[in-house]
Amino acid sequence: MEKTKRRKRNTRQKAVVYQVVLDSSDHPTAEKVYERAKRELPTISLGTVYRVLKELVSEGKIKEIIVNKQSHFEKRTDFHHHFICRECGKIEDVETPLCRYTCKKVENKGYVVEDVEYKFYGLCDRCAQKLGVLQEGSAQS
Amino acid sequence: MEKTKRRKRNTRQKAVVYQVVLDSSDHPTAEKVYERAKRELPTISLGTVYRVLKELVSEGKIKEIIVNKQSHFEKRTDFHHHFICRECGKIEDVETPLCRYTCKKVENKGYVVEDVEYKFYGLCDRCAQKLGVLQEGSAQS
DNA sequence: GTTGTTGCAAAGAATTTGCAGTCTA
DNA sequence: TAGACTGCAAATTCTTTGCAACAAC
Repeated sequence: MEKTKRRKRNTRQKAVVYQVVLDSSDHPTAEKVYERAKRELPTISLGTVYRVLKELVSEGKIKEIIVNKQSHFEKRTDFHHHFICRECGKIEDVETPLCRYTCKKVENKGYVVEDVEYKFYGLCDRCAQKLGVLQEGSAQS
Repeated sequence: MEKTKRRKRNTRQKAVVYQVVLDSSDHPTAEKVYERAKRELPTISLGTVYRVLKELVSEGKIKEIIVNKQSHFEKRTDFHHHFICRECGKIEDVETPLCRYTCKKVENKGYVVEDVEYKFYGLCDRCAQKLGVLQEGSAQS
């Protein structure tokens, strides 16, 4: 039933990529992680960065968040959400309680909710100001 | 300041693509819309389907939802959310009230919230049953 | 007749993968 | 030394785009 466990090896590449994510608070893309990792280990390749990032995600050591069809990575693995600025692309963490009411409703239909993801889109304070956008009745229901 | 407005033309392609989305309740991808549109208009091209879909979205006639880095389209344009089955890929609509509390919190920082998107991932009833997964404490916080 | 649209195929962007050489345990 | 891992480049996948022919209005 269980597949023979192949033991992982600790390589410089893995350590560097992981450290880069730990040191980043801006939700970098794989390409950005690659750039930063190269400063520490100039010979590392983009393919390896992709492979290591994927591995770290599946080990639960980092989290992947997809914005605009592109993967970004973050060190926080606890339950939280994101705000994405449509102008500068900045991704910011947002703390929101889980909507248990809705989850229950879904579960009552026999569904199994394994993960929940909330995304808030709009303008960050800086861009809102720059564009002179007043914050009136934003998101509609 | 304002760009000369170019008037749109009503073509068979636009009508067919729009109708396909209106007739679909399964959140089809562009490729799927293409397949269905071809039944009505065999000469239509995938590129045109992409162009028309994008136009319909920007006109607010249909909505785009991105799942697994791929665009899907739906006729519903009102505020609602989605459940995505990790097993069969089915996308299902979910009604959830907007979390005004969180929006307010974000807006108090000077941010402008323009859109909110909730996604619930897990197993649909059918797949949960097939896999024999009991619905215990699912999503964590 | 204009000029917005289409079909086609080539180009892009992000990510994955095959493979032979390399390095960890 | 076995075999997991890496660098490299080619391959994939989804989507966009340039362009000449076409067709609304």
